[in-house]
Amino acid sequence: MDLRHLRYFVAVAEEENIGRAAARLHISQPPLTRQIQQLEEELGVTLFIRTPRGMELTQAGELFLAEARNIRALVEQATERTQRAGQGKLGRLDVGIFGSAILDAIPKLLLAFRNRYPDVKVVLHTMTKAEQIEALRQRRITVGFNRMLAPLDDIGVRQVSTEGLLVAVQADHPLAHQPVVRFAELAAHPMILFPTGARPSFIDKVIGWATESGFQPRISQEVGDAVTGVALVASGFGVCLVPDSATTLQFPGVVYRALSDTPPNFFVDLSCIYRKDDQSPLLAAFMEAVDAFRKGDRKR
Amino acid sequence: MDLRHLRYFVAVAEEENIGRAAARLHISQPPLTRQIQQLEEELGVTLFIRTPRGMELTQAGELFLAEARNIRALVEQATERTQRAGQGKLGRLDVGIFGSAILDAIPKLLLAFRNRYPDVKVVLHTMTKAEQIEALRQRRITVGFNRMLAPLDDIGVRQVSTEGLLVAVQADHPLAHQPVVRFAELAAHPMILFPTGARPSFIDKVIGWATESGFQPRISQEVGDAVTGVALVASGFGVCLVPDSATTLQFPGVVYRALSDTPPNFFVDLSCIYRKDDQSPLLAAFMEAVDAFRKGDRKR
DNA sequence: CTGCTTGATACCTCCAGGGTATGATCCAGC
DNA sequence: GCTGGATCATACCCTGGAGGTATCAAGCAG
Repeated sequence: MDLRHLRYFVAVAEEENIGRAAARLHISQPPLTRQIQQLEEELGVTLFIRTPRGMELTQAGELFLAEARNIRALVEQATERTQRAGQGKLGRLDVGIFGSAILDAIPKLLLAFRNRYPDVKVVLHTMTKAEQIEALRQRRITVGFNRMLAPLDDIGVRQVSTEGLLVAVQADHPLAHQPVVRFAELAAHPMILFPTGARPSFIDKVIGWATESGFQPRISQEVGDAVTGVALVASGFGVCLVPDSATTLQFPGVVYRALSDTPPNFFVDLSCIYRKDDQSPLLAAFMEAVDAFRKGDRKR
Repeated sequence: MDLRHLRYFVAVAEEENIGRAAARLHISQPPLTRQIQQLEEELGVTLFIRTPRGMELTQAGELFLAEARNIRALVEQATERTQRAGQGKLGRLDVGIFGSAILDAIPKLLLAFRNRYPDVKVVLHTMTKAEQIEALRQRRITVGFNRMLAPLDDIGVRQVSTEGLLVAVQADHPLAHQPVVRFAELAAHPMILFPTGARPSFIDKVIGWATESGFQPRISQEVGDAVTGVALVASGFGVCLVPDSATTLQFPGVVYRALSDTPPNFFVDLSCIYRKDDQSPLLAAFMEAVDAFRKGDRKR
């Protein structure tokens, strides 16, 4: 049995007349007669009662008509859904993010993407940089977001956004009384650094900037992410360099101050990583969204 | 697209290897490669990633696999159900019955039929003889049950059972004191006759028997069916000739008495009618059940 | 009885599905 | 580093079956 048989059968059942059905199917009458006979023979069931006025469905034929219509609709639906999946418009996208990534760019980006691809289910997984690479290789995620990413043999990197840096200080801290803080002034105060875990990371960047500015930072505490860092600032552990977007964290007793006299490259990138050999249309669609977002972000 | 494509696709997806899939399908590898390519081209979607180790499903392929399996299962189910319908094992059987037909034979017969064909939905419609014939012609019912049926050009008759007759009398009626009543004795008592409606009917049969026995029955009342007749007996309207099976109606104040000295052919038939040109397997199955029932009934 | 409708049959043609042989590529193992 | 054995892809041939035309058979209306 073939989908052709179903198509022909439905046509004959609807027209109740082989000749008209054949015309509708753009074939001649005899082959259609044969196909219906074949179908009946294969099923071993009489589907039509032949009358001098046309073809009339038997009870079994009625049932088969309902089934055939259903199957044909499902086939159509299957092709349509598969095509949409093939264009990256339908499916599931697993995304690796890091602890405090939810602060700025990523929610906006994901929102824009979900707007454009409403039928793609985006699933977020919080994981470290190393876990993300592992998960990418095992195909548990399709893209990962992180900072300080370098391309690998099998892993590509695409920059998403760039952020400037601020210093978070306690509201009654001496530095809080200045509208702008010179970077070198930070040498005098204990600093909270993040993230813990795989190096090199943001920590090394901060140490590098300090060295360039001629001082050795006094490290008061290493913490997992920016959120924890700002929380410790509130508790008086010290000051903490954070990306611009951290200002969305309004901790009581914490203020953010801009920096002057900063070293070159005094900013952090947010990038996303993906498997270089991943040809999936979903990834392509997502990367397109990333690029569109970055352009919009730059202009802003 | 063809069901063949789906079959091939599922095989390749499951084996993750064209060669093995081809072997499983009992074809050689190149045509299978071609069919998969055709399918991908027709859908416009890459379903597999070709690797040196075999075929790996894309995300769209995964989705299509689920759809394809579903469709294939439905096709199988459709053929199976249609075949069962073609054998009269699945479907709907509309049956016309008359008012008091539910007394004896019909429930037993329907029970036996539903036992043997559990997936046939039997729908009962109460209608008169004339309505049944009309409904048969309009295909609203497939069989009808009634008494005193004669075959027509397009309507066939099959006898279901034969019943003897009893007389229903009030418990304090003179005749109630005898164990057996002679038929001619009924001449002295007003009689309740049924059914009203199209003639000839049971009424004419009773009048015929009375004539043969040499008396003219005194008709006290004509009613619609045996149940009403027995109810009127309880109220003292007279006596009423009823089929054996009416004894299942245990009215307070009504007793049933056997008859002696009865005329020949002193019994009533229950028959069923059907369209002579109805080739439906359901009718055939039902008629088989009727014949089986009649045999069992005779032996009893 | 005849003409018009219906579906069924006979026979032909041609394309597409299946076969064999072979190529291109990649990886494992010596 | 090369070779053998996997993988899938390509080239080409052959045959069955889907579709075509012509015609038949049967029932019904006029």
